[in-house]
Amino acid sequence: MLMEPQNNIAKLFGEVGLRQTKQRTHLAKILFQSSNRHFTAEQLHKETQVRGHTISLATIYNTLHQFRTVGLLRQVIVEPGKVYFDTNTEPHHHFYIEGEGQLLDVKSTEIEISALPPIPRDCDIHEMDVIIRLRKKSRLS
Amino acid sequence: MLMEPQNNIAKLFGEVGLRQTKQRTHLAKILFQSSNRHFTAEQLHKETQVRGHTISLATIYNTLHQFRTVGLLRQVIVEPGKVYFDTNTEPHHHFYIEGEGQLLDVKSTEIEISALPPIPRDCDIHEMDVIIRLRKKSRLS
DNA sequence: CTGTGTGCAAACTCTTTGCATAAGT
DNA sequence: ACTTATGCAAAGAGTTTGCACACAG
Repeated sequence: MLMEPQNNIAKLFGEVGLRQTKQRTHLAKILFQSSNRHFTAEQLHKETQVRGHTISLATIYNTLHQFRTVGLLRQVIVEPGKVYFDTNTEPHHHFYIEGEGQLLDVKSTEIEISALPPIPRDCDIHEMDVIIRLRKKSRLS
Repeated sequence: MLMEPQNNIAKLFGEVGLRQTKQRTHLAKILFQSSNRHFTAEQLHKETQVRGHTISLATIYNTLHQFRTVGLLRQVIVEPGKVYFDTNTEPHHHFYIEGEGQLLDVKSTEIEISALPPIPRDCDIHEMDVIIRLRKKSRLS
């Protein structure tokens, strides 16, 4: 999902049925004009400030959840007490670099899962997350 | 990891280098006398109360982290703002039933991962989590 | 005895909520 | 105009911490 001029954002909002407010537009510009991004609400909040916008953290949270609800964002849960969001909504997986708190995409074609366990009978698969936790090689070992 | 009488707990603590206190012993009995359990600190706290022990929530947290540090427990992160612990410390994966908050083990032999993406050069794999998120089939759809 | 563990309450972090104001259509 | 979004501050959940007291070795 990659968009450039503002009218694409208007279109985007139209498609998902969200009003085009100043704050949402700013966030959408930051998020969807470059490709896959991983970020926390806090990080995004700082970024808006750097860009000279004033959007409250509460609004950031609200907006991120709205975007998620309409399918523009996905949540990634890798650490207790911290939620990452991901602009890549296609099925895919992640490297997570512990210590750095950095997330990297892994295309779903790069991991081959050739067998799946039996699913409990009254359940459907909603989604599947693969998180490969990495550590920087220490110079000590 | 399955142990019955108390002296096994003494042995266990000896092996990992933890003092055998009343609270730790109670928790160890609850956790390690039956096989694989998934639980939150809160759930475990309630369980100790039901059994008539008084262990503060802070001590539960401290103890769980000590157990984790010495390799008796593993953390599973499936939901924002909630940490599950798992007494199964072998490599394995999980079903997570959304809405119920229930975790089920998936033996690592039941998922075959036949290809792995290239790992960033300065990193080692620390661990790999596969979480298959399930939903109860709704009677409506 | 000596050091480590415990319990409590308070602090902390991240996230959500309520309500008055502001802005979109 | 009418409705929905925003901002703020306060509340909330889950977890961690500091310190005095208690207990294990």
